Amino acid sequence: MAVLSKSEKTRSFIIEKAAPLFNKKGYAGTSMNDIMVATGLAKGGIYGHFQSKDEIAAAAFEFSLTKVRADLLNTINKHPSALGKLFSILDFYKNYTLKPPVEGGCPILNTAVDADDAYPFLKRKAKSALHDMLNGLERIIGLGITMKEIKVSVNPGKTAEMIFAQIEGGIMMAKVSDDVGLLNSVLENLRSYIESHLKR
Amino acid sequence: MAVLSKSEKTRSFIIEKAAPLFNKKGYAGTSMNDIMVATGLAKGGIYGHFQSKDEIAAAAFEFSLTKVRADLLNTINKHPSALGKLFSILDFYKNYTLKPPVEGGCPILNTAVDADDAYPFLKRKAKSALHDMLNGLERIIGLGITMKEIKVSVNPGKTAEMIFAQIEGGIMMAKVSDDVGLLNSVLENLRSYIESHLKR
DNA sequence: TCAATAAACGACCGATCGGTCTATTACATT
DNA sequence: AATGTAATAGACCGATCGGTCGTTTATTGA
Repeated sequence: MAVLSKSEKTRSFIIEKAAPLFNKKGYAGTSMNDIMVATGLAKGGIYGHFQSKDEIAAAAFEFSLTKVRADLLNTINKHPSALGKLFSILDFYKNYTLKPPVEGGCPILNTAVDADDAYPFLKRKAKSALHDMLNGLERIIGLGITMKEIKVSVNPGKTAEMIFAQIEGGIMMAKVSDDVGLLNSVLENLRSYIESHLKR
Repeated sequence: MAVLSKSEKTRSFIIEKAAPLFNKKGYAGTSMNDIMVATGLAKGGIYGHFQSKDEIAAAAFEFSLTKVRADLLNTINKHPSALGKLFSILDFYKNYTLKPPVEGGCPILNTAVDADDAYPFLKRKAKSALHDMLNGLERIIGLGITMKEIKVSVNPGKTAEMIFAQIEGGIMMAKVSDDVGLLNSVLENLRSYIESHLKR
């Protein structure tokens, strides 16, 4: 068990409270006052742990990303087979918008859209997170081919892009429509696609 | 030719200049000063045509949407067959992030993500635009079934959702990565999916 | 040409923005 | 319990926020 100093605990606490704010309202839409209210701390108590709003936003994104990834990996790792892993990913995102690991939805999607024309330091992080995600998916599909679960004719990279694009698009549609059915329907479609076109 | 009063012309001019700002930087990230600079007008000159920033943002979204839709419909309408229409949609989005009809990318995607947790009046518009889009796609696929170009086993609604989710996810990935190849690769994949699984 | 009207300017408003700094409080160590 | 240090409070800063309004400048019609 890591022993955290009071300062480290407070810092983590601030990040934890700020993360859903940035994920919901974006960088420009989240004010220091919002963070003060969410944490119950005064300005000095926050700026004692961070140099700037940028630093908080960056840490908040990392926090959100880590949380989502941990939950996702936890699900994936329960399944040894590649197809099992793929289906567990679809399961993970089922009803995602109703109770996401971090309020506001997918931090990659949100940050990508929020930051890509205005906040390079966040855009870089979102880009890197996206590519980690795509690489992870690609490796699972590659594993499936190696393990003879998936057809050799399948292109792991392109298929990973296809799957992730569809999931993120589904999340966006479900959120803006307040209709998780739009996401679930996309996931169902993906499931049968995997079943009938990837599976060997 | 519609005769526009000076006032109407100025109003349109402001919307036209504000649209790419909101599409790139979002609602909170776009200030009245940004709009003043972009239009060359002073504050009073702008507020003479709009009651509030909200009203400008709403008009800007409508403008962006209309522009994208007009370009898209123009492309679609050149093709009488359903499959021709579908392929022309993929063509339309090819290299989309390099030169979108309105700077900043897809207004539906951007507004959906920007507005869904904070600006209900924009969220409603994005939701409605999304459903128009999905309905349009669905009708094209339905037409393809009627015209015996597309398999009767295809579900038009679900397929429309699948296609649009993939396109929007592809746009997000391409933008945040500064790599239009990510979008094009998704579109290529969609093309061969249509070719081999929708086509009768 | 000149008055009537429409449009645009820009100083100004109170509120809020991100950020600083000193005084105070809480905590740890002996 | 006393003392040194770490952490927090909150008043304050200049800049910027969205928005107002009296004044000035263009435009229009007679």
